Amino acid sequence: MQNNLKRTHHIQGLGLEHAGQRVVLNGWVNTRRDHGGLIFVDLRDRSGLIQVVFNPDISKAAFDLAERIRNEYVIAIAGLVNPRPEGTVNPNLETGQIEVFASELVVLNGAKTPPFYLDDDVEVDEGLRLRYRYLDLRRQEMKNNLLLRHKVVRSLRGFLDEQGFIDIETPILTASTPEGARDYLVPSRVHPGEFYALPQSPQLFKQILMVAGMERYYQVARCFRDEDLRADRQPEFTQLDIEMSFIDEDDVIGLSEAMISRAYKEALNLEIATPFPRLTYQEAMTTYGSDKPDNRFEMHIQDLTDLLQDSEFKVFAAAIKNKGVVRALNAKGCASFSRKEIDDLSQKATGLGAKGLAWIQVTAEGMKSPIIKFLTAEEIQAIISHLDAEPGDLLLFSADTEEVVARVLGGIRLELGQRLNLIDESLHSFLWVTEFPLLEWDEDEKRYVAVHHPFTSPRDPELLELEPQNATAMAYDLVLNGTEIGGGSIRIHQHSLQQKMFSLQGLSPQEVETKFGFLMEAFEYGAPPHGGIALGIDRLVMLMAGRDSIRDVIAFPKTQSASCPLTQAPSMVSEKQLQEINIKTIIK
RNA sequence: GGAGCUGUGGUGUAGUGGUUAACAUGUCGGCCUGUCAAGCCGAAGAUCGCGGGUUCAAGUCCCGUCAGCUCCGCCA
Repeated sequence: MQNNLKRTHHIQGLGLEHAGQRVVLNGWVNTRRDHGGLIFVDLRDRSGLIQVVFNPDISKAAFDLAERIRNEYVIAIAGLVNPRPEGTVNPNLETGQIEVFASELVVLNGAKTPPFYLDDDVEVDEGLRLRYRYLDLRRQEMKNNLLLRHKVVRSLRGFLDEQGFIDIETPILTASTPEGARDYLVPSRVHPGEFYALPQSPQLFKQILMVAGMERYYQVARCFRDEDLRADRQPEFTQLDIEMSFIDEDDVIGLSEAMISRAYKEALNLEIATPFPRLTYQEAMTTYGSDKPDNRFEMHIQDLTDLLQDSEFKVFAAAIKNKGVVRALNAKGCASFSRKEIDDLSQKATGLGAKGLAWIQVTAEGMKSPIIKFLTAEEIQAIISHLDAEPGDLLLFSADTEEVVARVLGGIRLELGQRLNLIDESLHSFLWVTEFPLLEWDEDEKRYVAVHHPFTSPRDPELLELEPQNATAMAYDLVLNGTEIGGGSIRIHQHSLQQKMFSLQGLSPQEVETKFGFLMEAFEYGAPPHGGIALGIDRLVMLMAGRDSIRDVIAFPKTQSASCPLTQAPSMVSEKQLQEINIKTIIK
């Protein structure tokens, strides 16, 4: 260091017990209050804030220099810790009992005035924050988010280490696979015209590691998917990737629960009760209209199909006749909704694919509804009793295919939950969704596609043979507050079953050989039964931090158009670079 | 690919088609020895994202475009 003011203490932890000690502190000028004859500087380092007093009676030189320092200057100070005079203690500051009387000051570096406030609650434009991310990250809130992330990952690693998992790295430059998301491609210089792909997940490698006899693997793995962004989706994101041999679903679920509750304890000092509730996919879709239910509030969807079997009301009758369902929500206390509020809900329903949204306002004077005249007294009575409807309630109906009804009422339910403030934001509500369907028919491509991924084991291989559309998977998703934060499965480890799955999904033996030949071959050399899970670290930490975007828990995230305002990535490269990798661009 | 919202001094906002674009904060200068979002006095700072159009007149209305955000599609 170019001066003799080598740091002796970090700010956090300084207190009355240090009174009388000489300390040397390094950090940034958080704020400066110049009283003319006396200057206060709140000095900030990573750990915290402390008040430094510049008094000409203590050091004229330091005082004179302090008149010229500005916010975000990097300084070193030396001085004695003093208890603050009576009446000047600042209870809002961890170090508010004390202050440092500066006898020496060295300016280590000046700083331009930051383009936005660093210590305010003011909502600054996010583009600006990302462009000056190094300033944004100086803000306490962002610093806390990154610290929390560190604590969570440290806890997860510690737990897995104790449980006998080993951390193994897998390639970032790998082969493109046919299924799944769009790949990020990397041209090969050595092999003109050929490309690596960045991994969408280490899925195949971790299965190969099981064949290799590693038994318990984990990795904090970066994953890449070239799809459009959302508040909870970035083109590169971090997964805690786990794979285990000789285990079943309950083993993976139990391990995950223990691991997560410990992370909450170690990072947030919160107790999370285990085991987490489990819902089958079928239950989740029927009750919540979602495969990632937010169970922080009730308002369950109720099925009325049986009650309305013989209804004369065309909308209901037609849906039931077409093997669809009629289901409803009871929006408690919403009978007072204005026509416009109900119209808004209808519009939302239409947007979700509904043909309309039927409703009944239950009032002390009776039912108000455009559909009431189509229903018999018995039907109305049955609906009322099934939905526990009381005066003041608003009943909302959807009649269509099971899929549409689930999506519509699931969406309306979430909308109402937010609008009516039914969600306790302090909760961390976990649940498992199990027994996912294995396959889904893709009408466009006229073939089955894997709901989870093509390596997921069916619960019942015989059913897969007979009725593939009804086969369920040994797959499980972990949901936190209505957000999917993880998912996994027991994998297929037999060559023949894997071959069967591929062929159901329309892959020819040649394609399987080209794309997954190495996996298929590995399965012929003693593959143990295995399975695992991947947790979305960004989403988990986001929810733990109470944020609503994963950008707030990623040091250098990308914007919605997948660019980085700090580095300007992506950017043009030189003609020479392109030539070396045999690439010619066709734009511009 | 589509829908919506936003864009005004450095920052956050206000701004009926009509005078010199307002307020707060920050910045700069002056005063000030107990403040902690210090205070008081003063000053500078905006061609209202960009390009067209309508109009006697556009920050305001229309069209396009760019950027940011939210959502749908997409994300095995």
